[in-house]
Amino acid sequence: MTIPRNTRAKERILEIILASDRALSQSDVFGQVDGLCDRVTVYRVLDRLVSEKKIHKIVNVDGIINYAGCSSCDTANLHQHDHLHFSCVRCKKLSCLENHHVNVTLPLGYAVQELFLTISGICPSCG
Amino acid sequence: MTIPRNTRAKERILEIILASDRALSQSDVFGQVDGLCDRVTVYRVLDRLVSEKKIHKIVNVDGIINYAGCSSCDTANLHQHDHLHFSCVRCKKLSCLENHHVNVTLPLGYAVQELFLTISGICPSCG
DNA sequence: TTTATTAATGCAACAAAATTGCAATTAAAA
DNA sequence: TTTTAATTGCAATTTTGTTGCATTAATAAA
Repeated sequence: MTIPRNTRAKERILEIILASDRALSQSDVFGQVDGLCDRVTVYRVLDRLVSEKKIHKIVNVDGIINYAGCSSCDTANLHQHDHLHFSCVRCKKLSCLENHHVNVTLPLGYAVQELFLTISGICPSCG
Repeated sequence: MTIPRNTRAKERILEIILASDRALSQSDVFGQVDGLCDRVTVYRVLDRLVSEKKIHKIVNVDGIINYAGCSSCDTANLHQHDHLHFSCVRCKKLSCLENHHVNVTLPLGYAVQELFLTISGICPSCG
């Protein structure tokens, strides 16, 4: 167990993610840090922010991992991810639909751990 | 618009996927073609089979894209994917829960194209 | 404030995953 | 059988992600 530190890179990366209206990939984030830190550092900081539950991962429909700070998560200490995500095929925006939770009931014998729910299509801005 | 052809590689790869009880990644498939064709050909054939709607893509929780031919799809000419997928964290099996369809209603303005619904956890065989 | 501890970083090297161009091959129509 | 162009193999390249290690710097303790 290590004691986390607040570094310039970490603060900036969290800022970038929280300021964005969409989920960002590692390369999106790296494009925005503007030379503040190395590519590798972005990977490591993102991992750390996830394990500190400041942000969460969303796997997009193309398999690329994106990161977002949900408003429902960062205010409360509760960290919930059982909401839908929407991936626009036109503008490529990946966003959280935090009000849209999904109730799933599985057959007997399945133990649920995490939900990955993403819908692709055309978002309101592009439609 | 190109006219598709049936090649040995394509037939074999479709066979492999249909014979499997779980969704397979590109490298899973390549491991099974046993030198019949090149690695690159596997990528291209998988893409073609998807666009011909013979198989469908499932993004696993780790971001790795898997391919499966659902029994509900390959018999009918209707190609539906609005069912759940289950990804076992123990045996790594990714399977279709074809009887478990999900009804999602999105806010006005969203046009749904595809659903990517995967739940991770422990499957009955491992639980 | 200064010092000590160790978390975090940069860099280079590596590994894995996926894509592209192009000449050669081959399925299928004519 | 001949012709057409879809498909393939191979090499090269790009993209994505990881690892080791010496250096830097955040934070607690003196």
